Amino acid sequence: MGHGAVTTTTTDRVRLDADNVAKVATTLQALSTPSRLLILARLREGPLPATELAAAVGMEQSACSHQLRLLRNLGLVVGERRGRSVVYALHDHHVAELLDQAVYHVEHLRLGVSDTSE
Amino acid sequence: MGHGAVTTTTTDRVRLDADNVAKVATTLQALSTPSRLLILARLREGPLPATELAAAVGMEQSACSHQLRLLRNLGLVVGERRGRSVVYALHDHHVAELLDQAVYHVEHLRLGVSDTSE
DNA sequence: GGAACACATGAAGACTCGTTCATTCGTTCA
DNA sequence: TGAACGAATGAACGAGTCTTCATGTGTTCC
Repeated sequence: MGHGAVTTTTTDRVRLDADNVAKVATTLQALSTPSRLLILARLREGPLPATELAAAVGMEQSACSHQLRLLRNLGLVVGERRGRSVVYALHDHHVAELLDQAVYHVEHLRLGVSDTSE
Repeated sequence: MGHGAVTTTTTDRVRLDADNVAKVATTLQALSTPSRLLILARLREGPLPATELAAAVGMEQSACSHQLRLLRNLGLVVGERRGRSVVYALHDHHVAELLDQAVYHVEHLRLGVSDTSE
């Protein structure tokens, strides 16, 4: 599919057009909930069957399966059938790095979040 | 303040504990919507008064202000009063890099998902 | 075949979120 | 002071999300 116009600004840093912004937002939304974040963080340490994964992150099987389907549809994780189990894993290193970078920068953002004036 | 269970070990891999997972999720949630993503992307190119910012991203003044407050409470942006205007800007380079990394990896993620006819 | 296990799916509920509308607060200038 | 501009706030509605419950699909072993 043709991406078409990509704004060539003075700097080639962030290229967020109306086309990309929805995609980026949708993908980042997959990392914006504790349950999915824990799932991805666990899978980052290595592949795991769905049941063990659910137990590892402290979720019910059904709830975990729902989130797994969401992550699968976004292309973040893949599931391969091994007997009666389905072993899940991160799709590629980009997912792992996206996780790392996000966690790293967020951790270093711990500044003045405490703003009691609301 | 320092309730830091966040310990980067010898490896460069950042771990997700139960403590910081909520914080990471909350912060990433600020990047998971097109409106806020556009706001941050615009601010990344330089500071901007609230009204101009709202116009630049095609939002109403009120809606933009609401999101601005959210981003401010998270420590992602700062607003400084200049006369009758309030000039907004990214808080620091970590926000900019978080944006860059997120966009970069997300862009490279979707490439492997669609079929080979690209 | 039937039972047991592993996972997926659908529906319903409570909950959160983002926007709009109307109003208020703060600042500048005549 | 009063008018005009810029920005923030609160309430409320519609929409989306995550979980739980119950059920369905697929696989292995007896």
